[in-house]
Amino acid sequence: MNSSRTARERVRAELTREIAEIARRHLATEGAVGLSLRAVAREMGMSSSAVYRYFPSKDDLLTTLIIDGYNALGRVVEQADAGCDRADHGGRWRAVCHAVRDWALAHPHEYALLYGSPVPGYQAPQDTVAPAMRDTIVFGRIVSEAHEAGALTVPAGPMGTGAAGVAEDMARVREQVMPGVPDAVAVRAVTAWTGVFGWIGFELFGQFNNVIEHRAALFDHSVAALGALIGLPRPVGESTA
Amino acid sequence: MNSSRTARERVRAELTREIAEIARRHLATEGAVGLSLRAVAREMGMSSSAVYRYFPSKDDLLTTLIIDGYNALGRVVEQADAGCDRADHGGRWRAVCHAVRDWALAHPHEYALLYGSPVPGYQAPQDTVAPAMRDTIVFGRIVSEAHEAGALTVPAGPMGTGAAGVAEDMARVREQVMPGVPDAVAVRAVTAWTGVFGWIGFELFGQFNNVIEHRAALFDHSVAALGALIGLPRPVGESTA
DNA sequence: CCCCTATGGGGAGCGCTGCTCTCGTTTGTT
DNA sequence: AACAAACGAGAGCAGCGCTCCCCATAGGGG
Repeated sequence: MNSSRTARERVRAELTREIAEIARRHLATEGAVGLSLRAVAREMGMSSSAVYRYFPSKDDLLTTLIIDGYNALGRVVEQADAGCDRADHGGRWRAVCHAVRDWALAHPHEYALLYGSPVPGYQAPQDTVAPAMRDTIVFGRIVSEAHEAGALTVPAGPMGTGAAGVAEDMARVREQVMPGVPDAVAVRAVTAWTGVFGWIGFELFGQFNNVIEHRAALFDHSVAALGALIGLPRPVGESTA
Repeated sequence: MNSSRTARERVRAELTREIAEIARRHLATEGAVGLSLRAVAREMGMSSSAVYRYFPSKDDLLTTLIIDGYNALGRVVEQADAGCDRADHGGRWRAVCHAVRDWALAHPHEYALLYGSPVPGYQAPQDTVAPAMRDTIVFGRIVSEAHEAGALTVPAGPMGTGAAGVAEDMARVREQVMPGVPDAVAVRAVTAWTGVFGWIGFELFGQFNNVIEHRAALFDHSVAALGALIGLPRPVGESTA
């Protein structure tokens, strides 16, 4: 009977989900390397070896957590973008940046797992690349639509990409996340995007300690500056910050 | 006698240095969490417990490696800056950025130890903060001198720092690394600086994989764009990249 | 000069980890 | 009812950080 076979599979799916959930809780408190399969097993009330029926290795468990993390971050970024006026490209950029930062502050260990130093010995499988692009896709769409709408203040003069390799890379960027955008804008978009994550990394990993304390306010300014770098319109009534 | 007492202390210092050196080699191949005191002891030909006479814990060993790492990075950054014409502030900025990236690519695990996600449970002692500032000080001096020389194209209009907290933070930045620089420039300098590290982090930690392959060339463009964000002069004969 | 104490070694051991193997039980299928 | 696949538990292996204890020895004080 189908329902009985499903019953077995359903309890399996449920246990798999429960293990991942407990693991995610441990990850939030202990970090990726502190995550212990045995501790998860204890909390599940099962033997440590039994957990290996569900996740063949700690790396597989980490992969699940990574994918979930990318999806969670992607979702909040998508929602942040969706909550904005579609024509307000500058506002969407700011909303997306703040969504990333807020999520990172709320889930520091998970963020570190996604954007921090990779766990040694861990090789990210192909399943992670699609979720990993969710936030970037949102960002790319903003730039793309801003460009299409003519809302982008493209800096004067041609870009002079120089090496042909950059053009190749930008073609890939265009194809995957930022259709229709010229090279010069795409380069700056990549710069701005990495800049946001660099900023958040500095904040999260302690580089700002004892120097920059009013992070939210400074983040606003950095996001505005990086947005201006892409050519996105500034918030109304703001001077050149 | 003094020399005999010194003899004992000298062999101790030598052994301490040797342990740290082997540990740094292991760090380069295995990463920080993969670094094993027992493995270092084996390679030293001594028992694992004996190593604890020199480093009371793995964290202390890591602290040494972190300090050494900051100093090594700081040195190459200082040398890169020193190799430039002092008046060519844009060139100095580019040289410093490339020095950071080159060192990071040459010592990825060490870089991750400095600027990646912190090792869980590890609390950086106060001894690390001074070495950690060496590269930032070089960067700040460039901006400071460029501003002093009037070489900085400060963006039109006041800045509108808004929150007073940002002004506080910028005062601290000014005092520690960037004397004489106005808030608007300091904010952009922080943005650019974190942007460089964000870029390098993306490259090093795999975020660019399968998308951006011609990293050196794109890094040039990003550095130029971030330099322009601060107002540093562009390389002669380059268009607005 | 001789003793004696601090210093630096080695070995054993504790509790933890990821992971494997085996063995018995349960569950769903034919 | 028989059988195979799935599942759980326990023991065990090798590794880890770290501690404790014991011993040799080197250096300094009487």
